[in-house]
Formats: sequence, structure tokens, C-alpha cells
Amino acid sequence: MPGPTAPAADVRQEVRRMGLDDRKLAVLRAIVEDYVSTQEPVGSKALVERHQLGVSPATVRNDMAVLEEEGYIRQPHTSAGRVPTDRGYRLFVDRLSRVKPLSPAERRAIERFLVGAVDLDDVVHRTVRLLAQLTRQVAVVQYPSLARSSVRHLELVPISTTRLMLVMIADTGRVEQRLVELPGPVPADDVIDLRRLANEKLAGARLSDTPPLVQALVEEVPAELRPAMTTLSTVLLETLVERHEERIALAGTANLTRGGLLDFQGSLRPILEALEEEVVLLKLIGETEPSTTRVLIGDENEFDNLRAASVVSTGYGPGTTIVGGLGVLGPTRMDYPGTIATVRAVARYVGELLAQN
Amino acid sequence: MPGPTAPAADVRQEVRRMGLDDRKLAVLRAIVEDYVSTQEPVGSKALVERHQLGVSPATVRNDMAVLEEEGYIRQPHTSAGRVPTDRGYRLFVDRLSRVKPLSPAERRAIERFLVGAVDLDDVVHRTVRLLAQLTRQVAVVQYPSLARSSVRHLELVPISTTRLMLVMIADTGRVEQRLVELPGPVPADDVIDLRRLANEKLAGARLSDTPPLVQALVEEVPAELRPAMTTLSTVLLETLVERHEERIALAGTANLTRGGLLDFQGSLRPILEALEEEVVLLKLIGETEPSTTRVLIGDENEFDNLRAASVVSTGYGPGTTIVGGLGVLGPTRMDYPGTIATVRAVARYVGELLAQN
DNA sequence: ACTGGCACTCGCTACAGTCGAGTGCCAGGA
DNA sequence: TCCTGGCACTCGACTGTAGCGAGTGCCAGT
Repeated sequence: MPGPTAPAADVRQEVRRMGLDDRKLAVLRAIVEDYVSTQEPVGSKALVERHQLGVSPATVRNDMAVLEEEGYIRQPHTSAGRVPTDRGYRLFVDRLSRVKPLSPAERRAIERFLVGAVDLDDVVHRTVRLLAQLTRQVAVVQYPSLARSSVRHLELVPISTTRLMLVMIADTGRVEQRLVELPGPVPADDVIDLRRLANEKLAGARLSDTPPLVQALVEEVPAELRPAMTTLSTVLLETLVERHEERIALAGTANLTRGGLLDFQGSLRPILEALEEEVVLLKLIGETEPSTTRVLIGDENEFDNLRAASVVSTGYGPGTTIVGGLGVLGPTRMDYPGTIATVRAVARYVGELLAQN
Repeated sequence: MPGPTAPAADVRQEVRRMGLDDRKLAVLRAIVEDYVSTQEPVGSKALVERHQLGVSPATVRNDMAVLEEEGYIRQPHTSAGRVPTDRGYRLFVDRLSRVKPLSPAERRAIERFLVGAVDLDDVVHRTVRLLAQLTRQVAVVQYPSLARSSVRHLELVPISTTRLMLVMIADTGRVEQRLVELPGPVPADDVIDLRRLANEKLAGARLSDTPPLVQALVEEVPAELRPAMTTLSTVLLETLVERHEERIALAGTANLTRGGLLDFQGSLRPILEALEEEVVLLKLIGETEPSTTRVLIGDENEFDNLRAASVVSTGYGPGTTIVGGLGVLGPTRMDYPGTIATVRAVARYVGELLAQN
């Protein structure tokens, strides 16, 4: 893979090879910008009126014909203007747009919104609502992933003689509880021992590193505590291994109805269905790559239900580490530069907030 | 207020006074049933064909005219069939319908869905999805209300010398955590004392009864622990008094798109907006009355955004106590008997499940 | 290589006409 | 008194036609 600056040059070259000179790219940029703001197919005449292209509509038409042939734009109907294709948006995002700086008002909104959060739940809920409000789209925030957290403390609360509540507090602020059915009655003193032993061994460890530690723990434990510790460790491991434990917050679904029924080809159904599936959401924003912002446009998306949507997502976390993902989902006809800027900014602020705790 | 059987007789009498004999009621019932299943205005001819009314279309037309005059049905257009009004649905629900018994398949689905829940979160999530799936509508489940819970255990986990994580475990299974900023450094031994004292005083108490206990706790505590206990108690009380702490789970929003755009007069916007507001949801299903099932039809609803929707809700809890509410939201054109039956059944199963823990 | 001109396409809107479901009303019959 | 068959009427849904206009592709000219 080439270095970080190479791809732009590559793209430029490749684009050139296709016969797209700078003016044609300017035309594409103008089409995307106009279409995003007006939501109507844009024609050659309107284009030259609203942008200083320095050429006549006829010339623009010729450029448009080339752009269409290359698959960057298309005509909804023969007698209509042009609309960007997913490929057109992709080129726009990669080559033709600069990330918009946030307005001071937006910065203020972010800060005001996030201060005063008392709780991880609170932070996540505020974040997701903020993101939905600023981008006017559907926002998704993943809770800090357990896999990337460390154990801060394990607590065992007796419910009855054969039942414990296991509470795990992670350094990211997440708190998970599990009911543990013990194989037999365990006296209160033994519970204290179990807790002490477990904390000595596991506190501070990254959750992903615990399986061998838990294994050792079970083996080292005094014989009379062995059965209890075994069930305990089973539950504990399931809490870690099972990635079902990822949690997600969602907000702004009402924003899907903006722009009437034009976006999403008239039916919100598939979108709403996809948003109900945690697995789908996790794949969308659960960052796999480095900390770069990811933009998935239309059919680049792996889920059929989301073919009419775009997703902008990024990772967040204290400092430079990443503990979870967040992002927004909207129509392919989306203000990419603005959305990308907002998503990044919110992720950064949340990261700072987490770093303070 | 009259006894439990009186209202029906009252309604019958009042209805009679309006000149609605049994046949007219049968016509209304038939209209509601047909309209609910076909989603199209129902005419006199179709009615006599599909139901054994024993009279001619003309007679039915006369009855319809009366029903319309009384406000139970209306015509969308002059040359169309009749559609029930909110008032018509109300009469139907109160007088003309029996709660449908659940099918064995549904009972099995409920049982299968709810066994194997490991966690309160798990129970709530499974429940809300189950409810959405069975009723094919939007389901809402309130977590067990803190106000109706008792303290099972308080845990204090040191984060740093001046920071504690306060974890409260309630008997309903809810676990709440709060970060506590102490006024000054507190040694580890003192934290243990704080925990012991707090648990001695508060464990077992209903949360609504704790304010005086917390007050006493602060006063009784040794002087050197006083400042820490004071901040602790502040946080604790805010966790209880602030009813912001109610939590809600939601599922099935995709079901809003069933029935095309006919339901909800063409726009999901107001509905989706309402569903984003926790306060609204709580008012909807947070049961105020006794354990009876509540049905709110159309404009009986206090929120303008939900004028086109109906809500069926009830309380749930272990045994006969009630710790939270659950329900569904759908179009006024809804299978009320079936929905009511399902909501009740799910609430009962969840109650049993909670009773086991 | 760009531009003005021109013929062409085709979606959108308005309008007129037909069809048919459904109604209200009335006179006659049980 | 209540029900019924018959009949005229209403009006939404659908169809077909025509004109408009935005927008295009192409071509000849500079």
C-alpha cells in the first residue's frame, strides 16, 4: 500500500487518464454541491449561473456527457438535470472537498452539551443526541468496547446463599452485572475471599488478556472455593468473549423523514429495519481500521437495506487510543464535508471527556 | 365510582339512550373489524356479505347514518365507505370486544423468548423485541422504576484518592453507578467504613423511603467521615429524587411503515419525534392507575404528535406489585383485542420472570 | 476547443370524460 | 313500525389528450 500522500496523486492520475480535466472535476463538484443543497437534479444552465465556471452551458453539457459516461452522474429522466451517482459522491469526497471547519456556534454547542455529564450512560446519551442534532441525521454511538477496557474492580454481592451478583467495573466507566447461580451455598466469608482473590488477579488487566488469568485463578484457588470460582469464571469469560456485550445508543431517527420521501427512494422501511439490528450498527460504526474517518457511500455499504444511505463514522477514545466508534447515517445526498467535520469534532471532544475520568 | 361490573351496564344504558340498539352496535363492530383487517373504508354491501347481519344493505345504511350522526363512524369522501372514528374505536374497545385468548403458538413464543435471559438488561431487551414482534407494532418497556425498588446493596469502588464510584444494586435487578468527587482524599479504610455504614442503614429500604435515612446517616457518622458521607448522600439522593433515572427500551419502529403511508396520515415524522422523547414514552406507559390495561385511542392522547396513534399499556412486576410499565404504540386502526391480550400476557410472563429472581 | 442555435425528449400539469362504489331517500310491504 | 328494493345522485379513481418547459444532444461556425 502506498504512503499517505500517494493515493491523492494516484487518484488524480487515474482520473486524468479517464479524460477528466480540472474543469470537468469542477463541474462535478458544482453538481454535487447544488444537488445536496437543492435536492433537485441540476441542469447545465443553472450550473453556469450559480458557479463561476467561465464557460457556456453548452460546454458544460459536453463535460456532463463525459462525466455521465464515466459513471459519476446520471439523469433520473431523459429531460431532467443530472444527479451524482454513488461513484460521483465518492470522487467528490476523495478529491474535491475539503473538510469544513466547524462554526464557533457548533463548537460552543458541543462543549455546552458535554459538560455536566455525570455518568458513562449520560455521556453516551448526550453525545448521540448532540450528534443527531448537529448533523440532522441519525446518530449512532457505541459504548466503550469491553474488549478494549481494563478491569478496574470486580464486586460480588450476595443475593442469597447460592446466588451472587457479579459486578464488573471497567476503566472506561462501563459497569456490567451478571447473576451467578452457584453450584452450592457459599458462606459470606468465602465470598469476601473470592472477591479479594479475583481482584488481586484481574484488577488492572485488559479484558482481552484475562482468559489465561482466569484460568490460573481457578487453579490456584483453595479447594473449598474451587466450585464457586469455576462457575464465577465461566460467567466472567462469557461476559468477555461473547461480543454480544457491545452496547449501542441511537438517536435522530426522526431526521430520516427530512427531505420528504425523496431520499431513501420513498421507503424508510429497510433503513429502520437495519437500525434495529445491533449487529448491523456495530458493523457500521465499530471501527476496524485506524483512527481515520470512514465514509461509506450508498452501495459501498455491505447491507442491502442501506444501499440508499451513507455512513460517516470514526473511532473515539481517551488520548490516541480508541475504545469505541461513533457516526451518523443519512441519505447519500448528504453534506459530506460538514458531516465529516462534525463527526470528527464530536469524537475528539468525547475522547477528551473520557480522558478526564 | 361504581363497581367493576357497573360501567358496562352504564355504557349500555347510555348507548341505548342514544338510540343505538344491538344491531347498530353489531354494525359498528363489523365496520371496525373489517376496516382493521382490510384497511379500506367499508360499505354497506360488503358488510352484509361478510357478516351475518340478517338484514339488507339498505337497512345497514340507515344504521350507518345514525352511527355517523352520533360520531362513531365517518366517511372519508362522499362516495366512499365508512371508517371508524376515535370515538367508534373507544366504544368498540369498551363494549364490543372480548379479549382474544392467545394462540398456543404465541404462548410458546413468549416462553421461548424469555427463558435464558441472563440479566435485567437482557430481560428488558428480549421483552421489548418480543412485544414488537408479536404485536407487529412499536413496543416500549420501562425498566423497573427505581422509585419502586429497594436497595439491595451499595458498593463504593475507589477510583483515586478523591474519587469513588458509587454502585447501587436494587432488588429489581437494576444497577446504577455514579462517579462521586470527594471533597478531599479519603483513605481506603475509611471507604470500607463508609460502605459498611451506608449498607447497614440503607440496605433493604425502599428507595422512596431513603431520604430521611440518608439524613440520619450523615448525622450519625463519625466526624472524620462526615464530609465524604455528605457528598455521597447528595449524589445518592439525586440518583433517587431525579426521576430522570427512569430508563426505557424501544423496539419495532420499522413496524410503523407497515400499511404504507395510510396510517399516521402520511407522515411518520411526529411519531418518530415523540418516540425520541423519554419523557413522552414514560407518560405513555408509566402506569399511573392500578394494574388495569390502559388503552389510549387517537386524540385521547395528550401529545399532539400522537393524535394519529393508539397506545395499549399496562404495568408489570413480580407477583401483584408493579415496578414498571410496558406497552405498544400503533395506528388507531389496530387489532385492539389481540393487542390487549398480547400486552397483558407479556406483562404477566415478565412479572413471573422477575419474581424468580 | 468553445459556443450559439436548434430540434428533440419527456415529465409535469391541466382538463375532460368515463366508470363504479357507495350513498340517501322514498314508496311499498310484512 | 320497521325493513327492503329501487333509483337518482355524488364523487373519487382512472384514462387519454394536449400544451408547456426544462433540459439535452448534436452540429456548424468561430
